[in-house]
Amino acid sequence: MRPAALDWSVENCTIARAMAVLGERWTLVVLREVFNGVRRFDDMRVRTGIPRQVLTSRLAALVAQGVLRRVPYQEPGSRVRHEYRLTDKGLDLWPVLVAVLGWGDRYLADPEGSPLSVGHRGCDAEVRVTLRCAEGHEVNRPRDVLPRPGPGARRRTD
Amino acid sequence: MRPAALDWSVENCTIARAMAVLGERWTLVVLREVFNGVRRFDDMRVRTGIPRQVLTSRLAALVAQGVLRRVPYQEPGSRVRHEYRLTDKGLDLWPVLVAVLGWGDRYLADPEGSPLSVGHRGCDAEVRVTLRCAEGHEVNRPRDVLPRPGPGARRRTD
DNA sequence: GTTGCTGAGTCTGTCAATCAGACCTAGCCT
DNA sequence: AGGCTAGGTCTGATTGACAGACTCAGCAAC
Repeated sequence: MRPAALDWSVENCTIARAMAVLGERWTLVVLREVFNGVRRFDDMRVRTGIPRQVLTSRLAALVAQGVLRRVPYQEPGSRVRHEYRLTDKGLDLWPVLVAVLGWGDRYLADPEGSPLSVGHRGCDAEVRVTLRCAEGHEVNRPRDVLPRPGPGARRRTD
Repeated sequence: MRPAALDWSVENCTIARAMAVLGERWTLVVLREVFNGVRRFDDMRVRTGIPRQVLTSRLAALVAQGVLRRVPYQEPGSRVRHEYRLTDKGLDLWPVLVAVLGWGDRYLADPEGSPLSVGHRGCDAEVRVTLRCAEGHEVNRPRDVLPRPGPGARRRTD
């Protein structure tokens, strides 16, 4: 029983391309910090425990990718420094982060529960990731999710 | 202006724990394959281009984490071999994968679009990740998503 | 002028992981 | 016996992560 997917190329796969940006232990941890309002180098470093060199390298990569931008700030009595803020491209990673949080909460949390919650501005209710289809149905079971070739799909040539 | 998050520990953070499992370039690519029905070692290897040793190591880690399980199969004329199937824990990573796909499609796809689409069983409409709150509102803007300490949150001690 | 401070890096040496390429194993077949 | 093939393992080179130390550059105070 040969899976249909084998006939299709993964050369232009956007998951693989996204994971080339995100697929590393610390990147989403850095983004968690920025989403939480922690935007300065040393605050991030102390909070996350990431070695300086790795943090420098990650931040530079995220800036180069257009996920973060550097914004000058100056405390009284200090020189100009830079903090890191999300671009629109970066902000659009919220669903990824909430999805990872949901999975982590379900399978990896301590008995007292998650240390991080995400609320909805205005009503304050807990925000979660859901899967919905264009017809408006809520998709609750993984078995109702069916992968298929998309508009950019190409046949395999190897 | 000091972010409130600085007062809270990240020691038991479930995002960081999830990324300790997932936060590596190839893991989600492997999961993409399994979600697409490609479950055998050599098929995955050829499709993804992952070196054998890395693929072996990744698969073993995912089995150890309870995300995948090894299931024996036997083609006529061959010995028993194993393929890799998702556990419930693994199936629950669909929202993560669809979220990553959505971001990748938006920012990293070629002009002709995504090579992978996700349909809803029954109605066939495109499936997407959305953010919803417990009150039933759809949360469309990143600015309406507010992080806050969760039930397991602990004060910082350092 | 000097000295001290501190956030944000850079440097060095060690260790670990990735990678390419080659080799090995184990049931099946002839 | 040899051949096949899926699923590994091995070796050596390369690259990245990491710990710890060091550097730099504006500000302040003296």
